[in-house]
Amino acid sequence: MSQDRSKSDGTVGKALEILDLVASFRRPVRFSEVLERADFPKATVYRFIQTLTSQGMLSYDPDRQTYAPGIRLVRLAHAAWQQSSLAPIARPVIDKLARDVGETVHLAQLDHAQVLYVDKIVPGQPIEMYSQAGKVGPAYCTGVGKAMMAYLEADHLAEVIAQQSFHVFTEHTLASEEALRAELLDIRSNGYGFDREEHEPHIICVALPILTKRGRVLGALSVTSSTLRTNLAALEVLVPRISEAAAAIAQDAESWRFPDQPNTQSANTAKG
Amino acid sequence: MSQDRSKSDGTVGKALEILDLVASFRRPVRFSEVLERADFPKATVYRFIQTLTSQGMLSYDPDRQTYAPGIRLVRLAHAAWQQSSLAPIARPVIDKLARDVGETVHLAQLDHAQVLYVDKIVPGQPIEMYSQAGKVGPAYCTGVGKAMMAYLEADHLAEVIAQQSFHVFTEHTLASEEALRAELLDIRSNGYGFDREEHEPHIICVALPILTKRGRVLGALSVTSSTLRTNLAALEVLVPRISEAAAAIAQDAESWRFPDQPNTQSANTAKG
DNA sequence: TTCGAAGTTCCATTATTTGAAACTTGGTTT
DNA sequence: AAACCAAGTTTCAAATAATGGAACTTCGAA
Repeated sequence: MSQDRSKSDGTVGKALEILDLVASFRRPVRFSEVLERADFPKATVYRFIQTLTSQGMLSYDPDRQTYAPGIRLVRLAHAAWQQSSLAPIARPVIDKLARDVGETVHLAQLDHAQVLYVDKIVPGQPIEMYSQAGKVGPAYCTGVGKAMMAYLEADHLAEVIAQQSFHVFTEHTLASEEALRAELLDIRSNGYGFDREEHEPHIICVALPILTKRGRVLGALSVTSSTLRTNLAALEVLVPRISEAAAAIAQDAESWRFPDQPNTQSANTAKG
Repeated sequence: MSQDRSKSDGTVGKALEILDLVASFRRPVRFSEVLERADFPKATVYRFIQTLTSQGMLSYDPDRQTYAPGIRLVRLAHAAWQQSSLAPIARPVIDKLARDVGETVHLAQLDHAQVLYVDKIVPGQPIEMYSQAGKVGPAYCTGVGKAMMAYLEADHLAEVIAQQSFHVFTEHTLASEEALRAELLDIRSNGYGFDREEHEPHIICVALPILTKRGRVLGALSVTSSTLRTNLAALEVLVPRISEAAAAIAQDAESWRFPDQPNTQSANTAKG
């Protein structure tokens, strides 16, 4: 599990597996710690780490002899975020939505079987992106995750479901594929879904998918709150407004074309 | 030029070269466009793009048949940004500095031969990270770039200089290695450097390196303004305050240990 | 000085990548 | 509607690069 990604992607897949592994520690790590967790022999792990470091995908701290994800990733993510036809376009829409409803708004996409938050707006709070965007969460027990899954085509959904852990976080967590599939049908028929404290106690949300005209899932939008302050019925009232925002984002995302910048050189390493 | 990175890094290096290439277009691209620019034969480029896409390092838009940097990068960059011992630690310091001096503050690191901005604070403006952090610029004609280069050890400096383009942006741009080296000596003896409209007209800045106790370059800090509003002498007055901030960041970065989180599972693909 | 753990290198074997060419697909012209 | 063309995809033997067991080097601790 979690090997699935690299199974058939040769050397590159294996190298990226090591990269993910380093990132998964959430702190700088020594070579031996990586080795311990990796499925490859010493020399192989060593060579991958060397390569990744020389490539700037990992950074090495010589004082502490530790590796961490490298800053080249920050540059690449900048490109990813800007070019993802969702996040930059959605920004003004969700900003308005957050101010409008006075609650936290999340924008998420599916990264394989996980929910990846690509933007988050807390009304009245300055935006702190890197500390928020990039976070991942489980798909089967979050509003955005379920909203997206509800609109996937059968075989893609099967893949995603197969990778869910169904770890029980709270007494409301959907703990089985059957429970989840039933919920997804429900969401699909309503057009929106809830998180009923399934991931964290007191945290509830309404979530809607962002769909293209053809029905492809682009992402999901949610309004999050707490049972200490409000309830599901009150959140449900916001659905039309969220739906409008989701439609606006989908519309913009689909019609968006990158301004045909004459070209592109100089974005890479200095050219000459 | 720009090949240097992958020269000896085998398959993984080549794949990452393709990834960089796609990112360098700054817009979603078709396979044929990538092929045109790549140094590899059709089948090879094709296979790399397939692999990268299946890995989530690239995303594919089936409607438009285009590739763009994938969201997996956003997740990885999140880890990179949080773990880089600089950016998250520096945030409160530069935030205070920006408010204190009332001008824009940049925090940058070296990504190979380029300057990579990892944070930016504009006083009185909400923070919009992904749209700012991740941007790259030339090292030889920016304040932060020169400040960092001034403190590199000889051979590393030689490598970095060899990759500068010395493109002339303005009439003040340092256009040769000699001019640059002279300037670097100057900066090193002063402890700080300027950008004298070398990159963009009217844009000036003072920049200081962020150094470990042992003298290793962690990054650089700059206060940027415009000749329409102020001048170099006025910026120079801020040096002590910037210096203090740089010292504080270096101090925090060096003493910082990741809170020994018991462990780390579940950061990767769902664990089960 | 000895010991052991962590990190690094070696190199014959093995598996993967390579890329020219052939093929398929989908759209456009005659 | 047939022929054409460009873009994308697959194939397969040869060439190349990855593999990993084992030996070697550091470096800090006993």
